[in-house]
Amino acid sequence: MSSAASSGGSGGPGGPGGARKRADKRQAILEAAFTVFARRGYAQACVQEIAQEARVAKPTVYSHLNDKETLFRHALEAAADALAAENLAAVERLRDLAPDADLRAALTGTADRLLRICGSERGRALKWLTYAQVGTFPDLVDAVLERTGRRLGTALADRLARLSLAGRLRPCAPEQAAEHFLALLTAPYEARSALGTRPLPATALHGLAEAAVDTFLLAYAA
Amino acid sequence: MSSAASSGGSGGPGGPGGARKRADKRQAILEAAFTVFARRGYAQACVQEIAQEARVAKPTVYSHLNDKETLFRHALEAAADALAAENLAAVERLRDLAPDADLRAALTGTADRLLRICGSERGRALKWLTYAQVGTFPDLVDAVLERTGRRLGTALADRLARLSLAGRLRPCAPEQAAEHFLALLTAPYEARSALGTRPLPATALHGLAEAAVDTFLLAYAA
DNA sequence: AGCAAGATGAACCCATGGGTTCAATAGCTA
DNA sequence: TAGCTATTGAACCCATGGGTTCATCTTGCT
Repeated sequence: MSSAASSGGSGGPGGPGGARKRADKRQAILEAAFTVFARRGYAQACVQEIAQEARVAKPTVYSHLNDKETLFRHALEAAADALAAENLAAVERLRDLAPDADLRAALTGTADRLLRICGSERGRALKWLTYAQVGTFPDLVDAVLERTGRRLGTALADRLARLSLAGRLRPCAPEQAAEHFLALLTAPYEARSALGTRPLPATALHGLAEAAVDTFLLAYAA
Repeated sequence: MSSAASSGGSGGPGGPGGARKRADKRQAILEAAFTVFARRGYAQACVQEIAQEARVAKPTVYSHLNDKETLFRHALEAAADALAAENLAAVERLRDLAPDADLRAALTGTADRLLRICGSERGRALKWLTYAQVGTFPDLVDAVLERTGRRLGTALADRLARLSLAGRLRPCAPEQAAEHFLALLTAPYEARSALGTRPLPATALHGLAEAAVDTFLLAYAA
């Protein structure tokens, strides 16, 4: 199940099998890199271990990604893309809300999902790794934040603008409302979970989501 | 030339001068350690550079602190203590607020100070270093968070409880109010400043403080 | 003056790990 | 079958840096 049997039908017509397998390896290497970086941190992670994790030889790693730093950047950006997709999906649930639907319940549902993503294995690892290298690769912080932070903020602002226009929220600056919604949600989570080091039970997460929505609605409800 | 003239009045009566100088060196080492760790990160910082920064020989460093990890822990805890003192001072300004004083102005003043501390050289460095080692030294995260996070939260909760009792805020759970106040303040700062990598002008900081207080008062004013 | 405790710098030992080289091999294409 | 390309494993080079040792000062105390 490692890599040989992965591409399904062997030598499917229409595409060069060699290139396909090569792309698969690159993918495996990036995933393995993220796993190992998450486990050890940037400096402590050795390329050898990444190669093992990807079931690949060390020179193969260097043939795909030039050096450790490139490996790190690509691995983190890929992880950020995956997280961003999950975040956006959670926010999109606020689209097409029926006029008589329960706004509080909808917001709480979205909040709950965002919190779960934030506390997921990948979410925590990405945050740690990004913060950790903020001094050495400041531009990487920007790339990751663009994907996970800014995109999420504007998508949520879009939804809140519609809700405001529909009279379900008071007139407000949607960017700021989104910023405050996310703040009320994530900052208490960071504090309670000790930056993600201490796992919170699902009930605690739900409590945080409800508290955030409560306060948000006190400030922003119509 | 370096250390001989450091202790000010030479041989002040009442204390053993030797021990005093030794304590001074320890202090210098810890400060230098924080400076260098902040500059390079934990793994990239070498003890040699810390020794140079402290104007001390490498074996002297090891004679005071057993190894690099101990050095790191003590340096960070000292920095956290210093930050905690500043934070508490900012919150204490809410004590003894005159019954007819401008609550919004008082909260904004405190918010402004907290934001400045959070964005200070020391504040940013401490946050980066703590986050960076969250995987390797999880208990250190706890020690730092206890000093900067928890203490600040309860101190602010104390003040808000009094304000609530005095009828200036609506009845509420003070811990949660404090949590939300700090969330509205710091999370937007983190987002806007890209985790502290991009400096915000004082006017932007003030704007964040005012926005946070606005929303907070919408939800928590009497 | 003479002693004890630090402090010093330089050299040293050694583990880790990034990055490369190379000969051997597996797998696909023609 | 011939040939090309990607892969492999193992050994290798070399820089970095944690931690120690030691002989030599410096300094304060008596």
